[in-house]
Amino acid sequence: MDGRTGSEQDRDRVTSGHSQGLKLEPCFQTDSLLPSPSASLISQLLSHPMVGRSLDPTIIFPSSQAVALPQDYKCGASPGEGAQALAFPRTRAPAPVPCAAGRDQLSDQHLQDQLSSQHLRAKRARVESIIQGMSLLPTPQAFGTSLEAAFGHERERGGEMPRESKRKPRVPQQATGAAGQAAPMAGSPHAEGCQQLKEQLCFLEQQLRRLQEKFSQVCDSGDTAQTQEGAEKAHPLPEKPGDRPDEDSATATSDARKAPLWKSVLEVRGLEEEEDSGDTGGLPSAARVLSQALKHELAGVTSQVVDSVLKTVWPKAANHLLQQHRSLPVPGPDVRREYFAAGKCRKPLAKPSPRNAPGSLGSPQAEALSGASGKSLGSHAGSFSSKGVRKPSQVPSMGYSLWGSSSRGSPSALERGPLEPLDLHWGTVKLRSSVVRQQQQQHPLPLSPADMESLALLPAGRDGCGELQAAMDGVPFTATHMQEALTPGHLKKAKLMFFFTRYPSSTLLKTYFLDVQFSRCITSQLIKWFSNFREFYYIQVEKFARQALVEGVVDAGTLRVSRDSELFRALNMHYNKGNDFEVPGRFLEVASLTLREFFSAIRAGKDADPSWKKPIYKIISKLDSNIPEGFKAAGCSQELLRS
DNA sequence: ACCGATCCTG
DNA sequence: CAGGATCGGT
Repeated sequence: MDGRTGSEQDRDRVTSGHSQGLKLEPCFQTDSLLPSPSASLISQLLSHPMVGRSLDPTIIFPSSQAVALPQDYKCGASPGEGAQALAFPRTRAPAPVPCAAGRDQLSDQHLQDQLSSQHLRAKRARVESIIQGMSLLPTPQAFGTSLEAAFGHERERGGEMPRESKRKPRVPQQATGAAGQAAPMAGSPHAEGCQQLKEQLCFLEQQLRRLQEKFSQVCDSGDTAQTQEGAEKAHPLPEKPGDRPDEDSATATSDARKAPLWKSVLEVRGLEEEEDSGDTGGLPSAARVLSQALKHELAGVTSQVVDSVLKTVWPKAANHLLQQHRSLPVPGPDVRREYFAAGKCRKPLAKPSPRNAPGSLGSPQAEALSGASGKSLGSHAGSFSSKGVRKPSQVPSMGYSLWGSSSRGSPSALERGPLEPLDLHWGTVKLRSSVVRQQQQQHPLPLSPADMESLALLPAGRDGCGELQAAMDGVPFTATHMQEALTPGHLKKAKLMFFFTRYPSSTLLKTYFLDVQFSRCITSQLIKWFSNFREFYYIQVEKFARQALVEGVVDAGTLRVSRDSELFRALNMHYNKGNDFEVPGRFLEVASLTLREFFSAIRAGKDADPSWKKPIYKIISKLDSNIPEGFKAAGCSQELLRS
């Protein structure tokens, strides 16, 4: 491949890659975020036809009446969204498992026949069908997926945007739309939204109660029916509880035939002995447990909903609450809309950086150099806690320590290295500062890949409750925390990323700017940034190469960019103003090599050739290294601004 | 013709 | 750093 490899690949993916990149977006792997194995219960409830029917998406919409049809629902920005939202019913289940439906019919007949043995059977069938009705979950994350699909949730509302703006690459109107979208959120529809969500919850509760009633009715009249069930199940295959992938949805559905949901519920809760133990005790206790489980879960979900609504409606207040009530870290949405441009995508950059911490500018280089060598991991912890305190008014911050400097030889093992896991609650981390910087030297931060991952997982302004957040996304005028424009924070982040990659593909950029609504404009702006970065970079290197030549350097091999070299100073000043980032050693290597290449080329007189730099570009373009996952972390763009 | 990267300019 | 022109590749 030539030097344009990156762009070549990119070109292939630009069209499809948009969604693809975002598909990787971890935020919606809700299952991992759900606290307990019983989490599926509510999902099952919601999937139940009865419940589902009353769960109209329009309830949440701040239109008018709760159960009103979405006709008066006006989608502020994207009609497609609205259309999808209306598509909600399509996910409604076409009735549970076939056999369950069959049984249901059968049971009705038999109930009327009043034949005792069949009677019992029938009741059992009913119980099963009820529960199975609740259970019909195609996927483990039924709740999330169904709701997501239901509300036409999609990450990129600009799905068609690139195409749209293709016509006018120059003066894209996205920003205008963005402003229009963001502005109205100041209104009161949120109160309404809250109210209606509340109503929805009440409704849910009612449905749940009805279900429980129905359930216990059936149970009461025929609790002995369980006998047979128990026997039946005991017989065929005395499978060990262990060797089966229990709550797995796949097995759950396929097993549904012989193992009704409540059994798996019991298993999950480790209560199956109770069921096996007695003929008489079986169902009632199952009912109790189920009931408790449902209640418990409902309570949990309720609070989650409240949290998420509150957070969306009232980010600041929610922040505090969330921090008080949960251990689950939720980054403050910190929705700064002031950067939304009225006309052009570059507007946001008009006003550079607000506050710069004066302190950190001290004597960066000296600092970076002297204190550099390896320090114990223990002191990391120390610095974490000491710096962990933040003013209440501050939103939670991402630590600068997120990214360790990768380097030394093994680019492949860059941030995959054996990092000591540190029991560190990221929400409390606010690392800026020389202390950390020094400790970072030579040592990637003690965050395990898992930690990184979880950091990256934390969505900007979206909490773990992806389903409901998804629902919220359907609400017009809701603050979606996707930035429709690049902010100074993004610029800073991009600059830091330059230390790792000089030639990022647009796909890569999309991967690392997850909080940005990518459009053609945004993409090209980012690309342009990196182009500018490169320009500056090469100019500087060339300058120093010539200087070295003038100074009589003979051996290109002796040229080396170190942290105290002037070249480094210039580059660092440009990309890492404030010096709050530890420049990866790898970058120094790349810079050194670039310098040598320029030096050699110039010395060889190649600079007579108008395109003499191209071979060098080609070489350098292959030296990109992986960017630490920490850069994907939500809120890091904003956070970088504070430094 | 289109696209991306670079060059040049402000 | 952005806009526009230009170059080179498909």
